[in-house]
Amino acid sequence: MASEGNKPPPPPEKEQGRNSLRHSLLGPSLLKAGQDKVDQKKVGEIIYNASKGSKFFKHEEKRDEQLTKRIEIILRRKKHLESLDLSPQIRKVDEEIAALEASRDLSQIIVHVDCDAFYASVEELDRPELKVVPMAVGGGVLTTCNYKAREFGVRSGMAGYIAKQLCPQLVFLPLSFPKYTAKAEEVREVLVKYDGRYEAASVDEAFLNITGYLEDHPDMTPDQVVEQIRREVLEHTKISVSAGIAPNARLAKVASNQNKPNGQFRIPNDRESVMSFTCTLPVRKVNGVGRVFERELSAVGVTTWGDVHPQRAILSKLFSEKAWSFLLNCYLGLGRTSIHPVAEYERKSLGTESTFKDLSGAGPLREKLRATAAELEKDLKKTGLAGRTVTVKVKLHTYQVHSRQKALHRAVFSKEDLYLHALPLLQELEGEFQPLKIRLMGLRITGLVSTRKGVGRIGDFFKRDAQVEEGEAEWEVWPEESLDGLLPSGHLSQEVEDEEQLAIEEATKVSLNVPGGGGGTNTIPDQPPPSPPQMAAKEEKWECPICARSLPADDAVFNEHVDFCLSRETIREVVQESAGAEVVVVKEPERKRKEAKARLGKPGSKGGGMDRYFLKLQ
DNA sequence: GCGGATCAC
DNA sequence: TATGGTGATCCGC
Repeated sequence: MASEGNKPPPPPEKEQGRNSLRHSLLGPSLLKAGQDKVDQKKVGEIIYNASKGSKFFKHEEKRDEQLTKRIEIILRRKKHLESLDLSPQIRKVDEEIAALEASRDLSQIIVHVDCDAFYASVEELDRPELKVVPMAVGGGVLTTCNYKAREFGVRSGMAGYIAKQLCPQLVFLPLSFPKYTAKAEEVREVLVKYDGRYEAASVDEAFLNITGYLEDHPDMTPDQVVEQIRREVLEHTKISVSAGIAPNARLAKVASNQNKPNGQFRIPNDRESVMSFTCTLPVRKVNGVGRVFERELSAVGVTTWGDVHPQRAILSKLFSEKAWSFLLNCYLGLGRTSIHPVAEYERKSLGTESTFKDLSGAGPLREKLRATAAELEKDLKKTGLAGRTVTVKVKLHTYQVHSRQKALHRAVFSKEDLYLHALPLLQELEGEFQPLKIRLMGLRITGLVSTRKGVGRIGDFFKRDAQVEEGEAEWEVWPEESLDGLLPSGHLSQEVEDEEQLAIEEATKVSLNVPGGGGGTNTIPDQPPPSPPQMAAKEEKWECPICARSLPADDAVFNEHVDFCLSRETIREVVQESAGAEVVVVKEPERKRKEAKARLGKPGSKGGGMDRYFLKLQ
C-alpha cells in the first residue's frame, strides 16, 4: 500500500481546461437525472453560440483562465511533492484514517427527502395542462423546470433566453413563493410523523432520522418506511419525492439523487457497502464539491472518491487542512448523524441585493442605495434583528463583484443608519472603479443582535454590550466611522505578485468551503481601537452626501447646502421613524475638519463631507 | 476585521 | 435582446 502514484497520469490540464468553460456553461445539472435523451453536443453548441460575445461570457472566460493558472500552480506543487519521500506522511495519514474509522457511527438510519422539480410540480398542480408541455419557473434565470423541458436540454440556473433557443415553445411562469412554502408545509406535515425532530434543509428538502421510528416498528425495513413516507407525501400533497437512506446525512443526500425522480436508494449501514459506494462515486456528486473544486481535483487525478486513498500522502500536503479533512471524510463515507430542527441554528447575516439595467452616476447610485437600505430595513424589522457590520456589494457591468464592509460600534437597523454607514463604502468603490457602472447592488448586515427583548439566544448573549437601544437618547457614532470608511484602509494596494516564483514554495493551499464546516467563534463586540480620521478625495469639488450634487470645495457653501439637504430629507425620515424624537444636527468641531483636510489628495475614493456632522437623537 | 471566492439551493 | 437572490464558509491577508 506504500506505493503512491502507480495510477496512469490524468490527462494534461490543458486538455481539460479547453473544455472546462463549455462544460461550465452547460451548467451544474449535467450529472443529474433527466438528461439521458438530450443530445448534449448539440445543446452545448447552442448554448455556446448563444453566449459567446456577451459580457457575461467574457467574464466567465476570464474566471476560467484564472482557474487554469491556479491549477498549473497546484500541479507544480504536486510535482515537487512527488519528488519527496512521503512514507512518514503516509503513516501519519493512516493514523488519521484509523482515528476516523474508530469514530464511525453506523447506528443511525438517516433519510434525505427531496421533492422532484418542486416549484414546477407545484405549478403543475395548479395547471395540470402544463404537465405535458415543457415549462420553466423563473424569468431572466430559470429557477427550475419540469422534466418535459429537461428533454430539450433546459435546466435550472440557465438564462431564460438561452432556454428559449433550446426550446422555443417553453412556457415561462413567474415565481410564487407563498405557494411553494404552503405546499412545503403540507409535505412537512407528513415528515413530522416519522421524525418529530426532522430538519428542513431548504424549502423542498429535509433530513429525517428514522432510527426511532424503526425501533417502534420492528416489522418494517428502512426501505419500507421510506416507501411509505413517499407514498403518504404523494397522497397528501400530490407531490412526488425522491429519497436517500444511509448511515449519515452526507450519504443520504447523495443517495436521494441516485433514483430521481420519484425513486429511492439505500446505502446499507455496514462499512463494506459504504466504501464500495464511495469508491466509484464521482467527487462532484457530493455536496461541497462545485465546478472549481471538481476541476482542481480532476487535475490532480481525483475524479472519484476512491482516487483519494492511493494519493493520500500527497493530497494531505497539497490541500489546506480543512479541505484535506473534507476529502478524507468523503472517501471514508463519513458524515453527520445528528439531525435537528432548523430553528436551532443561528442566523449569521441578513442582506438584500438586486440586479438592474446598468446604472452609473452619483445621484442614481445613491438613490439605489437608499432603496436598498429601505429594503433591508424591512427585513430587519420583520426578523427583529440589527447588526454591527455593514457590507456594500456591487457587481460591475463587467460582472466583476466587489464588496466593502465596515464594522460599527453598535448595531443598526434603520434605513437611515444603513444608508449613512453604507454611503462611505459606496464612495470607496466609486473612487476605485471610475466611473462606477454597476448591474447589481447589495447590502448585507452581520454581527446580528436581536432587537426583541427576552427572546432569542443572540439577543440574550449580546444584551449587555450590543443590544440596540430602544427609545433611548443616544449619540450617533456616525462621524468617526464615516471617516474610517472613506479611506482606502491601508492594505488596498494591489501588489502584483510574481506567481511564477512564489508558486511552488509559498503555501497556495487549495481551499474549500463546505457548508456546515468548522465554526467561527463569536466574540462579544467591543470598541475597536480609534483610528485617525482621514479623507480620501482629490477633487476640487465636494459632493453632497445626500443629493450627490457636486459643490465648490468651500466650507461655508458646502455646509449650508448639506444643512439644507439634511433638514429636507434625512431629518424628516429620522423623526418619522423615532416617533417624536427631536433631531439636532451638530457641526463637527473645527479640529476634526482640519485633520480630515490634511489627508486630502490620497488617490482612491472621492467625495466626503458626510463626515462633518453628528446626528443627535434626543 | 476585510475582501475575494466558492458553494448550495 | 442579453445570465438571480440569500446565506454560509474558507482563505490569505
